[in-house]
Amino acid sequence: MTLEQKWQKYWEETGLFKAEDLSNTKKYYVLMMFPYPSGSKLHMGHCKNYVIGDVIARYKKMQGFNVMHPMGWDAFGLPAENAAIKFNVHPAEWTKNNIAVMTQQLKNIGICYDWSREVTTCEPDYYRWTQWLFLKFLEKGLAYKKKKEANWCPKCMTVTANEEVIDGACWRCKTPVTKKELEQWFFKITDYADRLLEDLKGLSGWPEKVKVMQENWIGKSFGVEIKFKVKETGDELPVYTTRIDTIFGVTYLVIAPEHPLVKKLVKGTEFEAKVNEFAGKLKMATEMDRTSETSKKEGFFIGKHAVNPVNGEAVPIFVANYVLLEYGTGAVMAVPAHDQRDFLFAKEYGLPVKVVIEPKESGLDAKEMEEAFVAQGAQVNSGQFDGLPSAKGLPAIADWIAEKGWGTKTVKFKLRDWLISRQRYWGAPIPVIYCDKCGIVPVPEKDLPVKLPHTVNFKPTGAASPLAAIKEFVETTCPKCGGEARRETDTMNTFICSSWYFLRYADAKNANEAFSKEKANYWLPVDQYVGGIEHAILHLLYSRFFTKVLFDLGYIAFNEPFTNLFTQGMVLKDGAVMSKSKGNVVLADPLIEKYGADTVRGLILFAAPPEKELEWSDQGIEGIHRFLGRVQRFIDPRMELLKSAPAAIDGAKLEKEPKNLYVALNKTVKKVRDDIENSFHFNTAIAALMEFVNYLYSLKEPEAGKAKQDFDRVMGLVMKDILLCLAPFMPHNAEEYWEKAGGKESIFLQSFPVHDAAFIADESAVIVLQVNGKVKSKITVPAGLSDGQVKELALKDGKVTEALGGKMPKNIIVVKNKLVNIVV
RNA sequence: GCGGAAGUGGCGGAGCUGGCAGACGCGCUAGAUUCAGGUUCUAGUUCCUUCACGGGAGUGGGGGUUCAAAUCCCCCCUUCCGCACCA
Repeated sequence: MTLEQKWQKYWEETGLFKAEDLSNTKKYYVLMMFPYPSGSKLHMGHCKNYVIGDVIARYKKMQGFNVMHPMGWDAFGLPAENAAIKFNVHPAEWTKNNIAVMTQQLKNIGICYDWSREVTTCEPDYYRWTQWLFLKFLEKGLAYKKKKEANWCPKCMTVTANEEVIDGACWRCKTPVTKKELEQWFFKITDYADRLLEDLKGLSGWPEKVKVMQENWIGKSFGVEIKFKVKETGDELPVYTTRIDTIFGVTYLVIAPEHPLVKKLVKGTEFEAKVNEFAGKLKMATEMDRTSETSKKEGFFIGKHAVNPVNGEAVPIFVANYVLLEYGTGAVMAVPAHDQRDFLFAKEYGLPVKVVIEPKESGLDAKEMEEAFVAQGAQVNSGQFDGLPSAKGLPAIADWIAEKGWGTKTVKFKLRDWLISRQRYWGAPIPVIYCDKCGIVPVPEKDLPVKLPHTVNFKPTGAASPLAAIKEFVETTCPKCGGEARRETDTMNTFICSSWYFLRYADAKNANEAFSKEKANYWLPVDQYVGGIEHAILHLLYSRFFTKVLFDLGYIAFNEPFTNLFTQGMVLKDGAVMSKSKGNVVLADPLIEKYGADTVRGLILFAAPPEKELEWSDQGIEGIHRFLGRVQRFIDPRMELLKSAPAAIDGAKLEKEPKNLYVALNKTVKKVRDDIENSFHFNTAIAALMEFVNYLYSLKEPEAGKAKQDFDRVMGLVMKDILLCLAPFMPHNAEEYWEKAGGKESIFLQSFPVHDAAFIADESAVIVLQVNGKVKSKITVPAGLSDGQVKELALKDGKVTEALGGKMPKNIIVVKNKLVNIVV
C-alpha cells in the first residue's frame, strides 16, 4: 500500500470528513458543480476543479468549521443513451459503471468528500423528489403545457430550451437547431424575471462577469406598447418600442410572418401564397440564419396599411425576416431614420426616411443619411414636442400616449419560459396523466416515483419519446375518475435535476421528503460554489429560480442558493479545452502513478491562479516534486525538533538569529493565509512556502548557547507550521510527517497556523538609494529610523556622493523603510 | 457593433493603496557529487554593450501626470470571452 492509499483509507475509515448535521459548530458548505458521469477517466481539467474545492474544504476544516463537502452525479442525460445505443448496454448500467470508475479516480487524487451524502439523479430515491418538485410547480401554476414552435435538435432528436441554444446550435452536440411545433411543458421562469434580475445586485460574492451575463439574458427593457389600427380592416395591431420619442418618424410597420394577424390580413388576397411560402421558408431556417445581424433583411408589402394614432398617418405594413414573433408583440413600428435595421430595410425597398431627432449641433438631411441616427438629440417634426431634447421627449410622449389611451408603458424581458420536456428516454418521467374525461391529472404524491421502465428499446423515433412505445408504461388509470388514461411520455430536462441537488446534500437519505427544512436552513446557502463559467446562465439561472420558488412555497428560508461563486479557468491543451471528444486529454492516473497525487495536486495549484485558463504542460511537475523532496530532506534529520515543537513562542525573549527566523515564519504564514482567503491564489501561497524552505536551507545555525536553544525551538515550530500550511495542498505527505512526528490524530484536526502579528516586521530594513530616480546604492539600517536619520545616512553613502558629483540636492524624498530618492 | 478581461524574460507566472520589475517554478549554462545516466548540491540566467568595473534599454505601441509609473490619465494596436436584428 502506498503512502497515499494509506491516508485515503484512513480518511474514509475514520469518517474524518463527514459533515455533522445541525451542529453548533459554525458550518461551511463548499460545493463543486457535480459532474456528468461520462465514464471518461479523470483528466487535468476535472482535477483542477475538484482540487480547488478540496483545498478550500481542508483549509476550512483546519479553521474549525463544520465543513460539508459532498459529491454526486448529474446522471440523467443524452450521452448515456447515445453510448447505450452504440455499445448495446442499458443506460443505467453504463452510468453505474462510470460512477464507480470516477469515484475511484476522485479518491486517488485525495479529494475529501463526505461520501455518505452522495446523490445520483437517475436513482428513483432522487428523481422521486424531482417529480415531487414538478408537482409543486404545477400546483402553483408555475408549470404549464402549451403548443409552441420550439427549438429542435435534429441530432439529439428532442426539443431544447432557449438557454441550451448557443449561436443557433445545440449546446451539447453543436448541431444547428431548427423549429418544431409540439405540445410542451414549460416552467414559468418569466414570473421570476424581475426578482432574478434584482437579486443579482445582492450577490457580492459572484464574479461581475457572470452577473452581467445573467442580466443580459434576462434582458429587461422599458418601453411603450402602442396600438396601431389596420386601415382596411380595423384590426388592432399593437407594437412595442423602447424609442417612443421616434413615434412621429414611423414610415412603415413590420410584422413577423408567422404572426396570426398576418394570416387574417392576407386571406384571399394575392399576397396569401407569398406570405405562406415566406413563413415556411423561415421555419426551415436555423435560428442562426434568422437572427444573425449579418443576414440580409428580406420582406414585402402585404397590401394593408396601419394608422399611426399620434398623427393619423397611414403607413404600409410589411412582413420581414428581421422581426421575431416571440419578442414583444411580434410587430414593430419602423423608424428608418433612427434605427439601423429599419434603415437598411428601407434603403433596400425604397421606403421613405423621416427625421424626427436631430443632433444638437447640426441638422439632418434624410436624403444624405448613410446610416440611422440612433443617438439622443432634439425632437423635430414631432408636433407639440418639437424642440424638446429627446431624453425629455421620450417620457413626455409616453405620458401623452398613455393619457390618450393609445398605448401603455410596458416592461419587457428577453427571458422566455423554460421548456422542460424532452423526447428522450434517460430522464425523470414527467408525473402527469392524461384522462379523456378529467384532462391533465397530476400523479398523486403517494404514487411517486413514476418509475422509468427498464426497456431495451430506447432509440429515439423523432416524433415522441421512446416511452410512448411502451404499452405497460403508457396505459394507466386516471387517479381522479379511475377510467382509462395515458401517462405523459416525455421526460424532464436534466437541468431540473441539477437545480436542486445542492439542497438534497443537506439531507441526502431522507425517504420522506426532498429535504428537511431544518437541515436545509442549517446548511444552505452554499458558502462557496465552484464551477465552470459555461454554466453562467443555464444551471446557475435555473438554480436561482428553483431556490426562489421553494422560498415562496415556504420550504426554505433563503432565496439565493450560492453566496459565493468561483469560476475556475479551464484547462487547455493545444489551445482547446481538454475533452475526450477532442482527444487532447492528459489523464491523471499515469502522472499520479509516477509522481504521486500530492505532486499532481501541487502542479495544478502552482501553475497558475485558479481562475485563469491553464494551457497544460507537465514541464513544471519536476519543480513540485523537487520541492516535496526538499521538504522531506529538511524535516527528516530534524524530526526530534519537530516532535518537541512548542505550541507557541514569545518572540520578545528570542536571541537575534532565532528571532529573524521567527519573523520569517510569521511573514510566510500570513502570506499563505492571505492568499488563500482573499483570492484563492494558491499559486502564490505555494511559492511563499517554497521561498521559505529555500531560506531555511540557506540559514546558518548558531553553534551553541541560548541562541542555539532558541533557534531549535523556533525551528520546531517552523517545521510544524510548514506542515500545517502544506496540508490543504499536499494532504498525504502532510499527514505522513505529522504522524511520524508523533501526531496522535489527523493533521486536519489541528488548527491552521496563525501568525504572531507582533513579529512580522524585520528588525532591519534595506533602503534603496536613488539619485534622480535611478538606483545607485542600498543600505541596511535598523527598522523605524526617522526620515532625517535615513536622509543623513543616504547622503553619506559613497556611491551616492559619487553620483551626486558635488551637486546640491534640490529635493529628497524618503519612503519609510523603503527608499530615498535624491533629486538634483 | 456593444460590454468585459487581459497583453510583463525562452516558458508558466509574481509584483499590495505609484516606491529595487521579473518572486516562485520550469528550461538553460557552468561547476561539484557519481563508473555512468538519473538524483542532489553550488553559482549564474530580461536584453544590448564591456575582458571586467560599469553603462544603456526594458512590462503591446505612442503621448501625459509625478521626485518616482507594469501600476494613474488620454489615444492606438492585439488577443480572449460574453452579448448581438430583443424593436
